[in-house]
Amino acid sequence: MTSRYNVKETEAKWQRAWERARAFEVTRDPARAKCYVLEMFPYPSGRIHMGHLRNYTIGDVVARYKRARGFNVLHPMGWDAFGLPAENAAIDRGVHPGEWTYQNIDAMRAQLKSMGLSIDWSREIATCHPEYYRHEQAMFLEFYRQGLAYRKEAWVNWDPVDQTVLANEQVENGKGWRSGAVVEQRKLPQWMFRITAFADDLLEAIGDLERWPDKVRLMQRNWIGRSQGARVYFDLVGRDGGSRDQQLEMFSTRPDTLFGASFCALSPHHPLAEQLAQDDPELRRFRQECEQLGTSEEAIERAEKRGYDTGLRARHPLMPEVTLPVYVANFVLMEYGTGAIFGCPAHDQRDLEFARRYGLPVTQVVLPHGADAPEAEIESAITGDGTLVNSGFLDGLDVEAAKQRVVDRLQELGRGEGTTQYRLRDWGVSRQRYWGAPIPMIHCPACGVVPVPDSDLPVELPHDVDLSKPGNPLDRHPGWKQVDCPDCGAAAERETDTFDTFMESSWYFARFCSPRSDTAFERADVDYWLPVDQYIGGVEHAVLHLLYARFFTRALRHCGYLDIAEPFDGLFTQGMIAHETYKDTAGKWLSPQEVMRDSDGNLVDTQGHPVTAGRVEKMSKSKRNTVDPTETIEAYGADTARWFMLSDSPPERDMEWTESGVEGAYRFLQRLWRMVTGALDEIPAAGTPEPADDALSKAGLALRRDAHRSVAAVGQDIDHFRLNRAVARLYELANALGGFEPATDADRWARRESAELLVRMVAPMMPHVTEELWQRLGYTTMLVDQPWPEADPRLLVADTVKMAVQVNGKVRGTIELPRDADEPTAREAALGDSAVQRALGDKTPRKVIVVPNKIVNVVA
RNA sequence: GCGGGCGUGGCGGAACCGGUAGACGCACGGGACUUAAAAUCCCGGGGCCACAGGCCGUGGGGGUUCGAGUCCCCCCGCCCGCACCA
Repeated sequence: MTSRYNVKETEAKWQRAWERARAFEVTRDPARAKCYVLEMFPYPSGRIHMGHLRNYTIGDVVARYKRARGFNVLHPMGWDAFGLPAENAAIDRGVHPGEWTYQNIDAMRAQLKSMGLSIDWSREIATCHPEYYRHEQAMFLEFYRQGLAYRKEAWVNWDPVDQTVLANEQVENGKGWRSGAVVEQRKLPQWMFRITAFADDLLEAIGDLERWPDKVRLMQRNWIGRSQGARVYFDLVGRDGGSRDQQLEMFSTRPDTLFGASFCALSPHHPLAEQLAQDDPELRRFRQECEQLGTSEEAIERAEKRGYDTGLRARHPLMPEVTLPVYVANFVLMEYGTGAIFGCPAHDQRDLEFARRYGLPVTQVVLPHGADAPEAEIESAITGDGTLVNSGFLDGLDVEAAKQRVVDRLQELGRGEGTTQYRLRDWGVSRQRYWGAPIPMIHCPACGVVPVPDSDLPVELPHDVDLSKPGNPLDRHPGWKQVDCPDCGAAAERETDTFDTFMESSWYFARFCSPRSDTAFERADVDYWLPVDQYIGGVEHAVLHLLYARFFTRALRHCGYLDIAEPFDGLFTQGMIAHETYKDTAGKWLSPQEVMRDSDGNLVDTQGHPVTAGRVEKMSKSKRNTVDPTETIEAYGADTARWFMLSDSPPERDMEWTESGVEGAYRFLQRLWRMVTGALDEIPAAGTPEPADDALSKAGLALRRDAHRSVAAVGQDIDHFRLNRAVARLYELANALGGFEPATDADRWARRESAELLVRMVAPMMPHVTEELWQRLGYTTMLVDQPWPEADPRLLVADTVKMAVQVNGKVRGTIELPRDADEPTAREAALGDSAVQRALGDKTPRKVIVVPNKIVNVVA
């Protein structure tokens, strides 16, 4: 008898059962192999979105599968709970950021639980809790003692809307990554982390991150941006021709082209440019122009290479008789190298454009391999390898050797040195916000900066704050910052900045190992659980979060907290969710909820007005094409939402969310239910021994082969994140099972076996319905405690194979042969095939190529 | 501009190391069941043609090979990342 499958009741039933059995709570067990599966933890915005649904579905499939594979699986969940939206909510609605956050956590926890995730909820953490951030404060103090944290008066990116400092990495196209406001430059005292101390290690170790996507590894490499080059010292010559007794330090990655240099250029921010501008109004104006250019990529892209001739000249370090003009130029960055360059127009496109504009000489000093003479007119810069010419003692060398030789000579002369340059800059962690972890420092008028003693941690946030004004609420708080200096006892003030929220996410994976410990984490726990075996999240964190976490882990190791350098052994980055977009006749975006089909199948809005469907775009609030996953779960259940999430697209690619796709997933859920429950009356009892092979009908044997081949394939697919293919194989098995007509008792046994295998393999994806079916199949232990099925190797190979036969590379027929039939047999069968003979006509075969078990190609 | 990736039916996508292109799903068409609809089940869909057969087909053009979606060269289009990085 089949009874209707009640989605809601069943999903709630098994979620309760897993919870009661504490099925997913784990403890450290050195006798067992561990597997730490972690998805990037969410910011508690109050509602889960499709990105969460995808992220946690993928992670849950991996976690449940690894569990079935016998691993001791740690799969925790927590909340990245500090951050600006809480303050915005406080401003907009008058709610305290803490209350708002904890309410959101409660709401989102319930939503995540409705997904049926195999989470160890006993390890839940929220980073805004003092028991979390107190350890972070302690780490900061240790970093400070170790010289990894320091304070620096620095130019910072100031976000005028959020009234906060942004890390260089948080500025996108000159705008704040969160507010979108145009970023200004300001000088502020900042707490910094010396991430550059690990630049080389962070770069080198990328090579060992074999289970990371190449794309992310490349992005990190580019971000760190190591380049080999040289610093070259030029003496300045004044406008009057006399020595200025001043040196200019130039950085170049192409010191080999030094003899081709025809000008020098300073960044508008270069100290000398600043100094010269003081009594040169025209230069002041030029520098202002450069500021207006902005930092946006587009502006820079379009900008012409322009400069201002300072009238000063610089003496060539290897040709003392030659002096070069010194410009201030809009394309030279103060942040990279020394903020000053020498320009070699023949071998750098930017320098070439600059030289053309200002009529500067272009001297070719590298002759490409194969060329016999320098070009009369250089059309575009020659950047490839070649042989040095016009370069004195470098002539005849190739580029690499010339670099080495010129650096050696400069070093001998005291006019330069080889250096390694990084694009990466130190991480500023100060934020002028309330809803973050307080930086545990005290400013004493007498003693200067004094760390808060460890025994006084945590430095807790005050509850009563006024967020209605811009700026830093902690600074304005009436009493919070007043404190006695720990050293001299005099009246002092607390640091009122709080930490960048990337701090919390830089070590939360370690806290999950010992979530209730009095210390940050127990050594034995992290030694067992870390590193994270599989980390899963959005590619938007490819640089910032992942690089900071890698740095932080190294810093923790440096301070003796733990023993590993890399926090994430395997990384998987999922694609985004897209949806069709809709507009009404007025061109206004409509949400999918406001769009339906009329009786003629046309798209209309709720009033029946016509609607046009636009491109499929990534879900975004601005295009109003978002779908709330809780509505899908409410209507169809978590199993359906999960199954559809996995079924159509490879997880690393963007996927389109469609209502019809959801319905298709729901149909499969119902079909699976009917298929298994409908067979219960006819199949033998659970535990009936396997029948002899010859008792099976041909179809029965074929079904068993299908099922066992699926077992082998699905496991491999999940191992390689080919989840859409795993789903396709499960559909195939379901189709085979659905079309199977048992003829014998042995066949009925095979039917049970295939149904069981199907249920067990679908389980990581649709855990609720499979758990219920498992019970109905007659088992009393929960499916979550079952091991992953093993394929019977005997059933993986067929006795006969179908082989295609080609004539001159075109398929003309197929033949069926015993597996591993020898070449003469295959040749004979192929030539004897009537379709092949017809295709051959009166031509005689000249050659027959046989690829065993695959194909025969007759060449005629 | 540089770096990376991707182009396969109406759509999402399969196709391992070069070996029967289009698995599986969605959408669509036909049939069965039904008073009817929904649901379900069965069947069918790359294009073209002189249709028991054949020709063409994986963005375009060339090449290597017995054989190319897959390898090589050139071109076109789209997407992502970034650094005017000297």
